[in-house]
Amino acid sequence: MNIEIAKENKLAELFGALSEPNRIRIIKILRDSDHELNCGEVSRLLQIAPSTVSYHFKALRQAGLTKTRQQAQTKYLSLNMETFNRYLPSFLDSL
Amino acid sequence: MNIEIAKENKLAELFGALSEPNRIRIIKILRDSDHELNCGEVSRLLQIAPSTVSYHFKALRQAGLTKTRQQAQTKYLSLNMETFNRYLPSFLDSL
DNA sequence: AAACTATTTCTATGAATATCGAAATAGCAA
DNA sequence: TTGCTATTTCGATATTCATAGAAATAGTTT
Repeated sequence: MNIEIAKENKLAELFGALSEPNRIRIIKILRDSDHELNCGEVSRLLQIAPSTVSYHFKALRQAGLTKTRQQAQTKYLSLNMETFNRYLPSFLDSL
Repeated sequence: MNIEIAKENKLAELFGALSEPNRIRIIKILRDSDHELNCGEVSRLLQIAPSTVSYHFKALRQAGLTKTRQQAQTKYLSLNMETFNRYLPSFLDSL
């Protein structure tokens, strides 16, 4: 019954980041893949424009759900497990 | 890696319904409360207009997260545990 | 330096959201 | 039936979102 404004706002932010099917797919691919993902690969896999993928990457990153490693011009995405463990434990299993 | 369009769309819909702080609060209050909630009570608790609460109730209901029981003019909201168990197991514990 | 590759930002657009107050709907009670 | 109470719908508005193409940014390779 007691209200924790900060936590509820953070959860709402996380769910907002997860409220788009392609972003769910990105998370799922990251969970199942044996390699990191870059923008171009996701663009080809999901058949959407690179600029749209970049937009989704940004949304996931800003919410704290993913991390980025840069190698040359390419940016590789991976899951930020701290966030999942802290706010959405066991969510990845139910995907 | 294999894509399940229907499931991902459903999850995105559920997360959309949970992407608003006041709706998270409604779910949380329902989880912790010993009684069902109606529109007026939530309006007073969260300090938002009854019409806005009604809008949020509808969003939660349409996503399948809650159920409604009507008694006279009053509609009582409760959690739809089937949906939580099926798509978001253990989510309520992490709230 | 010039050409190439990968990503991001910008611009534009159409769709969806959150909000409130007012009006409508519907049941209850005197 | 008239008034009271609870909720929903409607109308209006301001904001945010998802999308793509074009332009900009930045690293690579020759």
